[in-house]
Amino acid sequence: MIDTPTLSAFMGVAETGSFSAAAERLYITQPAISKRIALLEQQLGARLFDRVGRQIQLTEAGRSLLPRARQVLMDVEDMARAIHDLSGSVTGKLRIGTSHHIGLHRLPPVLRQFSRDYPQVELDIHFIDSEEAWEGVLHGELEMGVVTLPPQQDERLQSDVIWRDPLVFMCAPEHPLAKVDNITLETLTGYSAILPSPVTFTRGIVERLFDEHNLKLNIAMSTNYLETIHMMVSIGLGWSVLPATMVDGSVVELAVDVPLPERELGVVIHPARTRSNAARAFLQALEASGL
Amino acid sequence: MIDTPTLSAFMGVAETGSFSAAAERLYITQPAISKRIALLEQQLGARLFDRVGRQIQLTEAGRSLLPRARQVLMDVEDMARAIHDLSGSVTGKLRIGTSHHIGLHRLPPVLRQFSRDYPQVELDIHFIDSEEAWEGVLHGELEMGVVTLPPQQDERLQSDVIWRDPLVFMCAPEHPLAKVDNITLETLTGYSAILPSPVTFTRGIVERLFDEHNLKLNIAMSTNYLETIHMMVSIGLGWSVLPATMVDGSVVELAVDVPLPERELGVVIHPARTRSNAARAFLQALEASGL
DNA sequence: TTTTAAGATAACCAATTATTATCTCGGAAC
DNA sequence: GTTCCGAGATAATAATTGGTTATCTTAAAA
Repeated sequence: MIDTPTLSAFMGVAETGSFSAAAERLYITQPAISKRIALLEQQLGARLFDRVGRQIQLTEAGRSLLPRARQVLMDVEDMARAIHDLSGSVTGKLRIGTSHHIGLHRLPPVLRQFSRDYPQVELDIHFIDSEEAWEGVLHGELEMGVVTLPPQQDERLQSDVIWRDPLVFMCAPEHPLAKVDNITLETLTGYSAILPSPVTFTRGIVERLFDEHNLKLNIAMSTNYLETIHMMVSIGLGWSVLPATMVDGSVVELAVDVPLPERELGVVIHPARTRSNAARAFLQALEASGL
Repeated sequence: MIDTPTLSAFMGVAETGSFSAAAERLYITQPAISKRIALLEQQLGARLFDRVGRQIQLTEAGRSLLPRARQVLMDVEDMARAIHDLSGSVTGKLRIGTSHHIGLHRLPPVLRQFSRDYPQVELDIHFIDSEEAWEGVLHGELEMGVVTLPPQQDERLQSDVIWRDPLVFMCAPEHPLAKVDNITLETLTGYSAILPSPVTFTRGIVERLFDEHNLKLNIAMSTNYLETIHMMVSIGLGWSVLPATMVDGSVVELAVDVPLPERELGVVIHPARTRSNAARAFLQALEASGL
């Protein structure tokens, strides 16, 4: 295979019109040039220069090689520069996995800012549950996950807390519980609960809380889409535990005598993978939004 | 300056997805690949592969290097061939992809003539299916493909019809269908068919025909080697659709009341690449044979 | 003719590149 | 969990390539 130093040598000779001058230009000796040209002529099976007396001239083959060689060398240089320049530019595709809830309530300002700052980045957002996001990041299908962080984390991945998400007990204003002051966990077991599905971390938090008090939850139904739960709570189908940010006119917070732990929302990345510039920029945007 | 063996190593790793596999492909050892990649990463100032666990993945930089590297290598090859062929001599290696059927029934006279006229050309004929041939020509592994042309063709490649290949329904002389006059498509659905595998264009032609009449084929087996189908038909295992040229003493053509479309057999080349003298000569031989 | 300068050639040396052998570590199997 | 296996990294060594010095050849200039 013809390699680039050989092409450089050829270019040098062709442009200076002399082996010695080319040698000087390339900071090597004249015999080295001679050898390279001889090699190239052998590889191509064609004479490239006519050595007439003490001057040389390109042959037909040499003339037709010249622009091609120049092009190849330029392409190689461009290539190196392009990759080098990648280090500064924020472009390409950024594949993120997130939950519906975060996508709906936390990400919009970040996304708005980010896509304004870096319009070149193609955002590819997948709405999936935390488990899937975790797997996706682990296997490299997703560059990052923006999800509810589990209490104890997988060693193989790196996660950072971006938002704290206080949880509260809530029900509809017309629900019987809404009239009760100083509710205990035991009181709650008397009413149907609507909770996220068992695989979610939020569900785990609630279950652990009741387990610690040796109480059994009375679960009416579960789904892992918090918006749906909120809707069902608001029409009075039961009580639930949801992020405090979801308390609005249609649901009321319950004054339960036991504090609920907070959920942590954050970002998951693979520590061993090199992050794209887009990912780095997005991480910064996230950090900024969390403050 | 980045040189070509280094780019080859990178391409090998990127395409095989493994350092060891690339080493095997390039006939060098795995540490040599490791070193070349390490060197390239250092020269470019960017990590090209993420080594995570026992699998590797292209980074963003690697992804953007890949097409450029491929282009450079192809240009270098083209360059060498172009200069080499300037001499007008028809020599070197000619890599062709073709199907078993064409290789067996259409190419022999062309090949006989060609290798007598240009004994210096080393013919490297690969028997593969049309899909593979298409890919091979696209990626530059094959200089041309001599294959069944698809109904609608890839824009990136150029193809020319060399032979028209009328298809006919056929079965063994002792098969029940052989005694029937004026067969309808519906009659055929009552007997087992032996057809090329679903990916082939010929299969597509037959399936479309039956679909248009809302009939369901009764397929006994499929293989994409037409000789095998012919053999199975000749021993009475079912009817089939094969090139008319394959009708001989052991099978008879069926008088079906619906005409079959023709297949087009021809040559596929890459329009952007310079053809070697050998390729040009072979194309001429093909054109001559088609008349 | 003699001189000069440019490229070719040969012998030798240095630097690069590949190889063998070994190590490390993650994933799969038990 | 523990062991085993396979893929890539690393280190030491061997081979090859490419470069240098010295010298030769030859055509043009003096």
